[in-house]
Amino acid sequence: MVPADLKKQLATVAPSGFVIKRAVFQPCLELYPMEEWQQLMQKVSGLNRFNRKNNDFIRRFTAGVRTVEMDTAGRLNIPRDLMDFAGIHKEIVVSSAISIVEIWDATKYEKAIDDAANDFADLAEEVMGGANDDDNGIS
Amino acid sequence: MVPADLKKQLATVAPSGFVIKRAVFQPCLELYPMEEWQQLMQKVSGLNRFNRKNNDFIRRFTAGVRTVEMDTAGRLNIPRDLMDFAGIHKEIVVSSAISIVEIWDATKYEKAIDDAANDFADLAEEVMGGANDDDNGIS
DNA sequence: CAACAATGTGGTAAAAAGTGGTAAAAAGTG
DNA sequence: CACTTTTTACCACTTTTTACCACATTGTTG
Repeated sequence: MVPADLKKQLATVAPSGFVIKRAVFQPCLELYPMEEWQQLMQKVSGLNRFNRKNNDFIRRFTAGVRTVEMDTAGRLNIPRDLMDFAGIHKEIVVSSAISIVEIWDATKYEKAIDDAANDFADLAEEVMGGANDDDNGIS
Repeated sequence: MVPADLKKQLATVAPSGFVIKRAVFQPCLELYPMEEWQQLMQKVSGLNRFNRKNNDFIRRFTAGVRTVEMDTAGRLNIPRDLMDFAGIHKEIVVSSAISIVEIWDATKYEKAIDDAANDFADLAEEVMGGANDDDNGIS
């Protein structure tokens, strides 16, 4: 069941459905609005599959891809195997990042946040440092 | 038995049948919709067979090629020798990438994914690198 | 060739998962 | 506090998946 305020944010993109998949670096799920996903796939589809690296990349990146839709009551049905992958038991955390939504098991999320807090300073500097140069901040 | 989701996606191309074959880089199988396959063959047939490398490539690439069809119940019969090649025992993973479908033994798939995860960062940069130049892809 | 084994083909019934909905509890709001 | 919105917890029903079974076909072997 999608929280009410997120539901509002997604209202425009919801009708075309979503793609849900395993995240690459974390044990959580990523929800892409269909359009967002198709743009990504556009790029990926240009890759030459006879190049091994491309092949591996595509497989890794598209691991566990499923399409899902919100039902009339604003619920998303997350396939069981993805639930397992993300280790989701009862409580979940939904975290909206830029144009995609991350879905975590609550305890795993807390842990990930904790871990990240330690080197957040470094991270921030690395990621955002030099953002003043031009105009590419958070979009 | 083809998952319902995928079956829907393949509905248009299913009637013409498929080609299933050994993958080149990995111990898995690749399922090509017939049309897709014929386009590929078109390209391959353009190669000069008197060039030894081409010849070797063609032999290797077309190794274990079979045509298969979905039966009325939406099942695909995968020849035994290909099952053996892919080391398929019980659980399988079906991974749809662009225009072809990969078929894996479940445990082998997880391993391949894990391995790829290690150098995914490099992989992503190499494969998708430069995507930021234009309309910034993953933000 | 006959008999047997392995495989391909088609089907069915029960279990599991997905879908759609409702009513009551909980939370938010003026 | 009274009222609205959101969330939870169910229930009923449909679709999908699994696990079989029975038979046809092909290939092997004595």
